[in-house]
Amino acid sequence: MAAEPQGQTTVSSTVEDYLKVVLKIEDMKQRASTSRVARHLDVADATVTDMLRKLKKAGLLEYKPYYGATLTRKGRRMAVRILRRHRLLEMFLHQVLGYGWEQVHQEAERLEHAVSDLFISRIDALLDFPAQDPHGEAIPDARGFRQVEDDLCLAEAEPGSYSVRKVTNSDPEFLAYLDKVGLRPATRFSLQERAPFQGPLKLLPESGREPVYLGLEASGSIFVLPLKDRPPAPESAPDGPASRMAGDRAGRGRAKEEG
Amino acid sequence: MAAEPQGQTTVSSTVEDYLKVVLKIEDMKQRASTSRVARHLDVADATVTDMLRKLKKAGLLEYKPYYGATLTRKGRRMAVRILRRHRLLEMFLHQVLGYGWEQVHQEAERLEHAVSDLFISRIDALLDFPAQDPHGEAIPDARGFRQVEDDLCLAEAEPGSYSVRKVTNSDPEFLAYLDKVGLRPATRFSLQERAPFQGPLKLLPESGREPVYLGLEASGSIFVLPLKDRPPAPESAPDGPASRMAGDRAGRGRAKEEG
DNA sequence: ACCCTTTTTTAGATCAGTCTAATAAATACC
DNA sequence: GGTATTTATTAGACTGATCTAAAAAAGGGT
Repeated sequence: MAAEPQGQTTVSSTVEDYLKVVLKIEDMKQRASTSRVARHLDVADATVTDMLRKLKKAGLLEYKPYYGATLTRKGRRMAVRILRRHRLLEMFLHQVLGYGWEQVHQEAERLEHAVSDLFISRIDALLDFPAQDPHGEAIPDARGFRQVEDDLCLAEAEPGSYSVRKVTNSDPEFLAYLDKVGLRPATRFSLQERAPFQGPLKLLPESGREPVYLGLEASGSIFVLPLKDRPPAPESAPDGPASRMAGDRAGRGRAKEEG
Repeated sequence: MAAEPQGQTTVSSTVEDYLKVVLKIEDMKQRASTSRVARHLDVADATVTDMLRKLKKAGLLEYKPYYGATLTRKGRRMAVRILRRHRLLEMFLHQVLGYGWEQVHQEAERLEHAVSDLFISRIDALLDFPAQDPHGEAIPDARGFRQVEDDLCLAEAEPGSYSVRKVTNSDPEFLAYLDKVGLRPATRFSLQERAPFQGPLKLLPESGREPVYLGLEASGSIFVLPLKDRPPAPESAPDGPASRMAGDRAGRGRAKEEG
């Protein structure tokens, strides 16, 4: 367990999970408090207190007792690396092994800690350097740059025409449902109305003719892009599971370095 | 940590490694003694004593103090399952991700504990249900049947014509060397002479014109099939117990169930 | 047989990651 | 602003996998 001279520190997969969660929480603009981290990882609060202290000592994050954690440059670099692995693996499982988008998360969750850098670079090339994973989430590039997308949460959207950009929820049941009603990344739909008092949203995917009703909670994990052109109706090229996202390639947003 | 009602018991990846090693030793017709297991796993003898007792308690093997371990049906089933995963993964890495045969072992060693059954069945289908891995070792089928090959160790072979059936050594240096001199599964070569007193073997691969000299130790991990046709040297075909057809490939040998 | 060497087991300790229960700090509420 | 509630931390313990050093059993040779 010698600390490497400089560069790559190697950490346990448990530590990788903690870093990943702190990054996720920071990305949601929340404070990475003990209890929040504990909830994400499904461990006891006390366990997190201990671990955060250890990670601080390892220089991977700042930790203020009774406040929470903030990734250091080094910690962030490692967290983004795992994020990249996770999302590349998801894409690989989807495109090459035919996994459904509701199946990829769980498998990637284990593989991200087990595969080598070689494996990652090989699947990256095999997939022709994808920019998004099957849920529409941006895949950080090999240098740790992340595409910053300016997208809109469906929970806050006004009635109008949109396309699905990403779905930030890994519950298989939920994803299978969205799939069934035809809401996948790049699908166009129109938000027809929002029921008052936190009521459900009524939307009409371009594919299905049936309207879909979504609770506010559910709509909170769906992010969309407003469509300027073309009013709701017309059918256009749908897209198989194994091809590029239709409406939008990266394009939007600028790249931002981490670490 | 509840024991499953029946069927699939889940064990740690450490336990999987112990079972794998015991199987390997048994396959070599050796006694799975504490020290032998310890050497394979690179842990202290005392650690193995502890673990074997634990595995006995779990019903995965028999363990007689001061003697060693023997897999039970259940333990053998699990060990063969890992073996299958390992070899399928090696083939996948080689065929799909372009790994060299000297690179596959190390990666598979980690992945075999991490991938799901779904992953395994998907790559199995993708590779069209391969019967051997990149080293020529038989891949057990999904039900745990293993092809029993009757092949001959090069260390015991008489001068004559052979084809390489498998190489049971995972040292990357060694494999890279064999690759360089053109000795891979299915390559034909002629064993020209054996130097006396445990001296090196002189062989001539069909590809290269340069003769290759191999120590006895190295030749112990190369298994071959005698070729009946084409007497390249004055020596005539000794027609050993393995009177198998030429270009090898599977098919030979009978299937034997485990567990 | 007996002693000596090798192999194996026992004893006791460590480390990472986790838990529960008890205590302490921060925050929120009239 | 003082008390109640929530959130965090400390304390103490456990599990799985490992180690080293010491004791015990097996085995070999003359």
